[in-house]
Amino acid sequence: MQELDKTYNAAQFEDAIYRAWEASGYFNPDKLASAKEPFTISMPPPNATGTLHTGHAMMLVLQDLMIRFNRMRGKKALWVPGTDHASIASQNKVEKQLAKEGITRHDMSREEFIARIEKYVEESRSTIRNQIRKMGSSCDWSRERYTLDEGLSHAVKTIFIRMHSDGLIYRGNRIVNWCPRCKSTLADDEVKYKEEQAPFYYLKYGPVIIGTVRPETKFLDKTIVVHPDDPRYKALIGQEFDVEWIEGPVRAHVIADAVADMTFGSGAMTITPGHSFEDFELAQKYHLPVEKVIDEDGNFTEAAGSFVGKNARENRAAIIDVLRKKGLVDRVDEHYTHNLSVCYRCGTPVDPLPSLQWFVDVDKKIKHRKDKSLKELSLEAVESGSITIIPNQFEKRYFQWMHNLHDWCISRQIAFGHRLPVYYCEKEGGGCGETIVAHEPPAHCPKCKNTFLRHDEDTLDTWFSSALWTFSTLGWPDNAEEKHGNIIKKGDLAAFHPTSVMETGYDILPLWVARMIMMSEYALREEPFKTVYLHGLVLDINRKKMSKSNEETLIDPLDVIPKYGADALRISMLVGVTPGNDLLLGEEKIASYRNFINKLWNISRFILQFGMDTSGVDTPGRSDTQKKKRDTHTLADAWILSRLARTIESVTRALETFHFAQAAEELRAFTWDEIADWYLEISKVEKGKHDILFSLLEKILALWHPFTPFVTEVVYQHIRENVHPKTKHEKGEHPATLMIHPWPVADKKTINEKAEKEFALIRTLIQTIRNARAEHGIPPAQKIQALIWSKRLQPLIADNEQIIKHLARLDFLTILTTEEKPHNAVFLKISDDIEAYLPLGMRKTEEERVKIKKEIDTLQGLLTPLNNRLADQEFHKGAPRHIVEKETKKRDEYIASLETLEEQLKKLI
RNA sequence: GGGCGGUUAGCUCAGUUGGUUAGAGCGUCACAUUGACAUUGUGAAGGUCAGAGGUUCGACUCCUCUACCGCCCACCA
Repeated sequence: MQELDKTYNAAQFEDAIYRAWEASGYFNPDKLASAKEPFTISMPPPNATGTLHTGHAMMLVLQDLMIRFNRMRGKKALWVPGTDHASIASQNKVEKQLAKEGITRHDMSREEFIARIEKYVEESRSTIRNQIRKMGSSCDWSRERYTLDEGLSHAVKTIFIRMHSDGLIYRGNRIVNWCPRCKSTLADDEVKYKEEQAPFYYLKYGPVIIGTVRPETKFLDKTIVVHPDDPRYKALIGQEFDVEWIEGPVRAHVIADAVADMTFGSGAMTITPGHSFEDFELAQKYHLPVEKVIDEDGNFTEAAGSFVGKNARENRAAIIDVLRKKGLVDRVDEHYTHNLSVCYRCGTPVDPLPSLQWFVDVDKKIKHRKDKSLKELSLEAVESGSITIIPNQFEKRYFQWMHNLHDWCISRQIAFGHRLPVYYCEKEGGGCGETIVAHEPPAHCPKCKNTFLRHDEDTLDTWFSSALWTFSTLGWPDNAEEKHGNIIKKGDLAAFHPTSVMETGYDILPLWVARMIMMSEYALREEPFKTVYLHGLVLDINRKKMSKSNEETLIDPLDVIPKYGADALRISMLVGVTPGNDLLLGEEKIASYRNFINKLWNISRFILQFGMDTSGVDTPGRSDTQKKKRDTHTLADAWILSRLARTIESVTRALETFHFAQAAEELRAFTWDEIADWYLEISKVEKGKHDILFSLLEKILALWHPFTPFVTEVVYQHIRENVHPKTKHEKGEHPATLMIHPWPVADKKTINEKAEKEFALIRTLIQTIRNARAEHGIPPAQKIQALIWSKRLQPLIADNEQIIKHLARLDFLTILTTEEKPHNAVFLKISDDIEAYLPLGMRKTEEERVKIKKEIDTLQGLLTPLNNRLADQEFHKGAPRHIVEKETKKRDEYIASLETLEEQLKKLI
């Protein structure tokens, strides 16, 4: 039999173990023959841009934990992996590459550019696949998807066409957030705000003074808005007059609306419908024309007269110069701070401008959904409890976000992505102006038969395709058809949708999670998942978001795994982490869990050494009759089996209820503090525990497997190879991989409260003696004597004498049978019925006295308030009986202890 | 401006419906090389649970206010 190395070397095993898992086929639930109930997770597809970071590692760990746990519990566990084409992000990366080569995308055709991006994305995808494997992720690679693959593209077109025909997708002229660098629209939540200090100009506009940071947008302002109740301007309302302005006089008129804030600036403002969201809404309300002053490149249009073609932002000062020369600048506040809108990708200031774009209408009533809108359906899914969000404070955030939701602008002026399935029969080409929405390019216009049709150049917002992720990956739309007003699912879609859990970062709750809910409610009339579990961000030890710019605190999973092992990284992302809270990750933490992995390894090694014993005293492979010879369990056996049952119960419950950190912590405590520190030590003196040890090992390997799949599998395979007789494999008792080993079930019969209490006494006794030894400076190698007194528990002490002697390092242990207690000994109060005496000589008498006095003081300090409480009639009236009894009992114990201590103090004099 | 959350040991965090002397990991200190493990063992020190008030027989836990910190949303011409 091969021996295990002294320390666990993760790098030596991990890749081979993963290959074996993959080869076993059990990542695919179709192979889990006996499993019935599904458990599904759609992996949030990482952007196909480069490499995985700690945030990805976090999601992989949590999801794999759930998947492995549920697979071992006999569920049909499916984890669908995939990647997202991430249109803007991918295009930006490639544009940066091009810039290095000194070219831009305009130096090549659209097709060439896309081919270039596809090449980049394909490389990234293969890198990412490998990295997902490195983490030990047990996802079903046979079902891997990509947002741009054929099936998903088909799903995207299908839902676009259906939503369009239901009137949920429309084309409209709206103000959009425009990034002049990305040359694309941005969704509301793709716009970020940055505080900026900029001059605030007060300009004379006819009879009023208006304020602005952006004078370059003001060329066409011709409407003054004042508050209807503002006494300063009442007389002006409704009037029209000529105003001297940037490019000569303009015809202005005055309207009254409550949006004007009387307390801000002069209380009067002009509006710029083409370049401000609020002004656009006002313009709609009063039917004012919307004109464009700044174009898609950030340059002035012809509306800016002599400034045409110049960059708007750069010419702000020039415009102010013009106004100043005309004496129209009243004053300038140089220290004005405001929030500048910038593109979330590139940081370029965003220009709001009017544009013809495609939108999803979130308020339109849907006939086949009982006249409810996407917004209403999405709110209902969470309100009704069909979807639970963990932690639940995020439900409030979800509601808030949903209530404020505006129509979703889904068209992007990006080359890379899902092209809109929209064709125009353009008048310029001799057509009729018809807009055709169809799967395939139509041969001719259905209306005028014109054959010259233009395919819309735009692509869809990348979140549009990922919003379909849970069901498009399972074969929608082919796997669903509508019959008599109901959706009939088949295949994977029927077997695995709605998915069980959506596990993702809280930062994309609105961007992604909310949109998946909308789309699934629309397409399948059901929720996409039952539970949303949100993890936090991974921060470095200085609470900064991990990024390549902070080299020294950056944790790269791919550096950490070869060094500490994937298992160590996995637990350090689980322990001490609660949903919705950010995780602070430093290398130290990972190292400490590497130590734990090694501990688990050595526990296994210790237990398995008996299996290698050629005399075969108690190897698990021995016959049943031989095993029966040792059937009298000691207190320690009863205790550890009781603790095992309880641990199985509570770890299982914790995992079921998403308390992952708690589950890991309890398991760690049981493994290290109870098995390793106590039971293994005891097994060195109480012989013949091999069966129990071995069965304990098998149980904890299984329990640990979802957390630390690699090390547990290595040990399991070792056992399978070397310990189990081959016949058992054939009977299927020991599956080929721990991955499909049944999850341990607690044997309730072994729960033994009495044993736990009694063992706790033995443990306290040993610890108290150890403590006293340390206080008296007795080196561990030196054995000492102890006298133990007890009135009722003498048999308990006697039964466990060997353990006590060994663990407390005693050479003599005397059990006192009389009331006669020794003088001149260190006194230790263990419990109300156990006392220990260590004859360590009289050197420390004074110290002993001080120590006992301190104990007396502590007890007195506890006793006084307790006595007061028990004397209070209100307490007896108000508190439940068991509390009163408990407190009374506690007081009696304190008093008894005090008496003993005082008696002991007298003896020292 | 609107909303959400946090403040518990040196650090990072648990603390389940109010009920033993408030816990863990890491770190710190002392001792130890005993054949599973120094990636270790044993032991110790360390907290007026942010502050004030209230409810209660009893508050880390429930309520109010204050202070500080963080986040989300909206965004002012």
